Amino acid sequence: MRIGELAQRGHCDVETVRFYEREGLLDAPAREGNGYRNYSSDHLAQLNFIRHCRSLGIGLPDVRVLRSFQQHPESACDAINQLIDRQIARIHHQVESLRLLEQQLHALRETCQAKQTASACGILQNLRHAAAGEPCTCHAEPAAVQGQQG
Amino acid sequence: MRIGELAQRGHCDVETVRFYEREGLLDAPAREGNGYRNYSSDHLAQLNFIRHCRSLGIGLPDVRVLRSFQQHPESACDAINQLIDRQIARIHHQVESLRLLEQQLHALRETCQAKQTASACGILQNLRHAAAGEPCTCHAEPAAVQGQQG
DNA sequence: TGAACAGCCTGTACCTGCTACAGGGTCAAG
DNA sequence: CTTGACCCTGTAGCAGGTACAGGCTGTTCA
Repeated sequence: MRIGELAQRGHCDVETVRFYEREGLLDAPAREGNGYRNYSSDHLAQLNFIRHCRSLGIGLPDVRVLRSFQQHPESACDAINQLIDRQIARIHHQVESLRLLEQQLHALRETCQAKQTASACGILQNLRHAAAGEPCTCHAEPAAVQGQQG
Repeated sequence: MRIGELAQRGHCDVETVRFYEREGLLDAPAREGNGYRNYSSDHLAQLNFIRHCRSLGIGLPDVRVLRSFQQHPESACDAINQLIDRQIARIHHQVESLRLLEQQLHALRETCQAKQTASACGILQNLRHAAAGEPCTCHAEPAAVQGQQG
């Protein structure tokens, strides 16, 4: 199959396929007489593998590592487990940070409910105060965040 | 004050300050006779404002928008609220995606508990199956994810 | 015969939000 | 007179693609 079909079946962009080839993640395919790339079903499996890893947030260097494990089936899987564990820790940390961020944004948002002028807007006031080094609603202690509304 | 002091007081890198100036987020300061940048306390407030917004995950274009609101205090704050609401929605979506991702990684991780060879490793098997279009543990339905362990 | 159009090619620039140099100037202390 | 801290401009790099420019190929329709 040609690159367009591969991309479609792999649910990604043609440019992305070429990018993966350049990055050495996807084996370079045979070429037709006119120079067009000609892919086999194995290439589709490779692409699906990459996309699946990417959908799990695994970075390209780690995808490369996992591919190399596939090519050496006799090697110990210990490193695979560690790779996934690192990934889990990373994602967990991101989730925690973003949850905190969401709380902060909600606290900030609640300081302005009505339509008014920018100068009276609690959101801008908060941001201004924070810039001046004064305490702000959004970065208050979690307990204070809860009770900030009165 | 000079750029080093400003950066230190704003808890960021000297390069970052210059970057903000290039991007038009921070007003260009006066220059000393030798060409060194000379900042006022207003610049520090500007920098703090930017850093505070950034700590809330607000992108540079939106920081620019917020700054322009500060410069036009008579304008309606409606757009500010919408900006923050969009930000909340974006972060919320990210949190949800990452939580799902974390679940998927845990499900994947539980398919391999022991040290074995890569070919027998449940994690790699899962990834291979997914690449072949077969169902995988990690992207199973949430209910199935819970009960996958037995 | 030819014109339009989809699809492919290579190569390079762009995106975010910085970070990290290279290569050079300034200024105070020892 | 040298060392070292600080500053300057300009450019390249990171991840993971995305988006062209400029050109070739191959089919279809008139």
